[in-house]
Amino acid sequence: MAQGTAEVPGRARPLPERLLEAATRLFAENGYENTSVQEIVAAAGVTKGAMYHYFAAKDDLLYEIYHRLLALQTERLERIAGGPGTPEERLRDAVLDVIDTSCAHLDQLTVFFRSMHLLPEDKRRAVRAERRRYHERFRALVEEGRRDGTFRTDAPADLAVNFLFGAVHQISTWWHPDGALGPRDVGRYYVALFLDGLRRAGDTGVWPPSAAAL
Amino acid sequence: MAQGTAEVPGRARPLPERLLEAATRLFAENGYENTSVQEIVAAAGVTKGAMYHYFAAKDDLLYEIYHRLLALQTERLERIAGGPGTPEERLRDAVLDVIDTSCAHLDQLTVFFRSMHLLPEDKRRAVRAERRRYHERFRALVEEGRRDGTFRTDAPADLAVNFLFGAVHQISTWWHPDGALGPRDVGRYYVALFLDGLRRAGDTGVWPPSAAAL
Amino acid sequence: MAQGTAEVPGRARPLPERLLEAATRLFAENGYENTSVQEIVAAAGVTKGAMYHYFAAKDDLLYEIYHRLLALQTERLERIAGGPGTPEERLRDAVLDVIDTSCAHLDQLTVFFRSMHLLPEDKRRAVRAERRRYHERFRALVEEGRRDGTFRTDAPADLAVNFLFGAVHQISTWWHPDGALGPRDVGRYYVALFLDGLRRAGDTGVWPPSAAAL
Amino acid sequence: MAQGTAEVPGRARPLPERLLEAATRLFAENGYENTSVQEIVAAAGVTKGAMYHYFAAKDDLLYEIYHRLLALQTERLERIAGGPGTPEERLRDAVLDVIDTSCAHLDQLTVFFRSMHLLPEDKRRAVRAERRRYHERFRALVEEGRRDGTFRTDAPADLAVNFLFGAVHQISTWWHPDGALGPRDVGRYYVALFLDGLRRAGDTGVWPPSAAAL
DNA sequence: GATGAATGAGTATTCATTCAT
DNA sequence: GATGAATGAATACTCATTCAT
Repeated sequence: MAQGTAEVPGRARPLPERLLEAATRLFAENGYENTSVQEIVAAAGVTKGAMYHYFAAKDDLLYEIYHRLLALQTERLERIAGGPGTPEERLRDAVLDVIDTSCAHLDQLTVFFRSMHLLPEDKRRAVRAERRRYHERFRALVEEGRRDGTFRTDAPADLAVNFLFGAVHQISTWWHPDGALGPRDVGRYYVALFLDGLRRAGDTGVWPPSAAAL
Repeated sequence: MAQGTAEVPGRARPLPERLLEAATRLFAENGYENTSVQEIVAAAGVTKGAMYHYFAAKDDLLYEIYHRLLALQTERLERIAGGPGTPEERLRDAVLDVIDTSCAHLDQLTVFFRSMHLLPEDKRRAVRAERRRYHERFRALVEEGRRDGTFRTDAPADLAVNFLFGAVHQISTWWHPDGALGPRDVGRYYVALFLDGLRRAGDTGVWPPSAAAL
Repeated sequence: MAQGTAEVPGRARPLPERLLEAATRLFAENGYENTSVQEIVAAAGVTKGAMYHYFAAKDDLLYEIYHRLLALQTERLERIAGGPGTPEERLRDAVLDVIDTSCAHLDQLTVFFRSMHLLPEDKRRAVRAERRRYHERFRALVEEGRRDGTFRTDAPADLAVNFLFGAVHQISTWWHPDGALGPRDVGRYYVALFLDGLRRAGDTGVWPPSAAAL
Repeated sequence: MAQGTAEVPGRARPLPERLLEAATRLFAENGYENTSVQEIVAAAGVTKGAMYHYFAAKDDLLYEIYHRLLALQTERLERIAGGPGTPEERLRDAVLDVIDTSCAHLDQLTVFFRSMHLLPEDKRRAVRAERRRYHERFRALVEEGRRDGTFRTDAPADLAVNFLFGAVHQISTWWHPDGALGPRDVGRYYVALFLDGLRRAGDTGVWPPSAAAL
C-alpha cells in the first residue's frame, strides 16, 4: 500500500532486502567496523528496532551478505559444472561466470574478503563450510580435466584452484565498472592466463622442478 | 642474508620493534578493530604512555606494518629485477622471492589485505603510492619479456600482474608453515602456473571461446 | 479447601491466569527487570498483543501478583483472627497459616520482597496500603493478647509484628519444598520461638543488660 | 592537591569510595535496575570512563557493597563471639551489634536484600560463601548456649539463626533514623523477643509439638 | 622516558509499548 | 480478540587519546 518509500516503480522492496543493500554498500565503502548500525538503518530509512526485528545482530547482516553471494555462486557453478561440454569448456565457462558475478556483486566480494574474520566463530564456520563446498566443486572440475589428459598433473589441483580464486578475488581491488575493461574482457584474459597455465605443456625450458637451485 | 635486523643476541629488542611485533600478531589474530591499544602494550610488556612515545596513534602501527613489508618486498624486487638473466628468469626469481617473503611474513600479509581500508585517507594514499611503485616494477619486468618475445601480448601486462598478485595474496588465506608444502613448493607450482600461462603460446584450440558459449 | 481457583480439569486455564503464573515464575527466577515481556508471553504460549489486551503494562503483572497474594493472606488472617479461641491460640494459628501459605506461594513471596520497589509510585502506594491493613490486623491480635495478660507489654506490639514478619519473609530465602522440613515443621518451630519470646515472662536474669555491656 | 572536590574538610575521598557511596545511595533509593551508570558517575562528579577504570562492571559495585558490609559484620561478630562472657551474653551482644551496624548501614542492607539475585553467578556464589561463614559463626554461638543448657534444643539452631536474621533484615523496611526508636531501642526489644524465645522454657501450655492439630 | 588516572565520544543492543491490520 | 512489525528512548560498556606527575 505505502508505495511512497519505493525507489523503483512497482512494489516497495521488503525491509530486510533494503537493509542488506544499505549494509553492503556501507561496509564496502567504509569497512564493517567503521559502519555503525545507526548509519545502516538511516540509509535504509528505518529505526534500529526495525533492523533488530529482522537481524539478531550486526554480524547477521555480514553473514547474510556472504551467504547470499556464496549461494548464488555455488548454484551457478553447479549448473555449469554439471552441464555439457568437455571439462576444459566447462571450466572455462565457470571461470567466465564467476568473474561475471564477481563484477556484478563487487561490493559483496569486497566485504567478503575484508571482513570474514570478524564473524563470530560459529558463523565463520558456517561460511567456511559453504566456501569449501564451492572450492571442492571447482577442484573436481580441474581433476576431470586432468583425468582426460587436458590439464597438467604436476601441480596439485587444490593449489591451482587457490591460485585461480586469488586472482578472481583480487578483481575487487582494481576493477571498476566504469573502467575500460568490461567483465567479459577481464574474463577472457583471465581465462587465457589461467587455462594456458593449467594446460598440459611440453618442456618449456623454464620449468624443471628438478632445478637444484629451487 | 638479512641479518641486519637482528640485535645483539640475548639483548632485549628495541621497544618499537616489540610493539610492532605484538601489534602484527594481534591484528592478524583478532583484526585491527578488535585489538585494543591496551592489549598491544600488555603483549609488549609496557604501558600505554610508552607506546604513545613512539607511535602517535594506533593507526601508525598499522601504517608501519604495511610500510615495512612493502619496503622489504620492493627492495628485494628491485635487486632481482635489476640483476642479471633474461626477463623470464628474473620474473621467475621475483615470483619465487615474493612467495618466500610472503610466507615468512604471513601475519603482515594478512593484516595488509584485511585492514588497509581502515587507515585514514592520508596514510592510505601513502601506502597505495608505495604499492603502485612495487606493482610498476613488476609490470616493467613483464613488459621486458613481451618485448623480447617471451611473453604473450594478447593480455594487458597490468592485468597479468594483478592476476599474479591476487594469487600471491591469497596464499595468506590457505598456506600454513606447518603444512605439507613449504614456501619453495608453493613457489615452484605458482611459477609453473603463472609463467606457463603468461608465455606466448600457439593456438590451443580453446581460445577464443565460440561466441555461442558466451 | 481452596479449590475455587481450579478450572474444569483438562480445560485450558484462562489466559490472564496463565500469564500471571508464567510471570511469577520468571520474575522469581530471573528478577523483574531481567524478564522481558517477550519471555513471559512465550512462556504462556501467546503473543504480546494478547497480553496487552489483559494487562495495560508489565508492572500490572507485578502489581497483580502482590495484590493476589495479599488478598489471599488477608482473607485467611481475618478468618482466623475473627474466629474462636484465645488470642494466643488465634495468633498461633495465624502464624502457622501464614507460613503455610508462604511456602505454598514461595515464588510470589520472593517476587514481593525483591521487586516491590520497582512498582510505579501509585501502585506502590496501593500495595503498601493493603499491606498495612494486613499488618494492623496482626497487631490487633497481639494487642488482644496483651490486654488479656498473655503477652508481654515491654515491647511495642508493632515491633513484635515486624519481628515476626521479617522471620516469615526470610523463609523464601532458605526454605525449599524438597528439603527435610515441611511447612508445618517450620511453622511449629517458628511458633515456638515467636510465642515464647512474646509471652509475658518473669525476670530471666539476662534482661535488662547491664549498662556497662552496652 | 586539588582539594576542591572534597566535601569533608581534610582530604578528598578517593574516587572508588565516592563511587560506592553514590551507588549505594542510588541503589537504595531507586533500585539497582533503575539506576543507570550515568546517574552514579554524575552523582560522584566524574565520567563513566573513570568508573570503569576502577570497577569492571556495574555489578562490581553491587558486589563491593555486599562484600564490605559482610566483611564488617563478620569481623565484628568474630570479635564479640570470641570474646569473654557466657554464650548468652555474647549472643545478646552480637544481636545488639548487628542491629547497630544494620541501622548504621541501612542503605547497604536494603540493597543487599533486594538485589543480591542480580549478581552474576560467580559473584553471587562468592557472596553466599561469605554469608554462610557469618551464619555459621552465629549458629556456633547458639549451639554453645544449647550445650551449656541455656538455650532450648527443641528447634534446630540453624532455623533459629534464620529466624533471627529475617527479623534483623526486616529492619531496613520499617526503621528510620529519624523515628522514635534508636538502634539501641530496637536492639533491646529484639534481644528480648529473640532470647526469651530461644531460652529453655518449661511447658508453656502452647507448645507441645505433639499436638495432633499441627 | 614512562606512568596511569581520567576523558568523552561512540557502540551494539534491549525492550516496553503502539497500532494498522 | 489477536498479530507482529516498527518505534524510540535508554543502557552498559569500550577505547584511543591526553596530561599531570
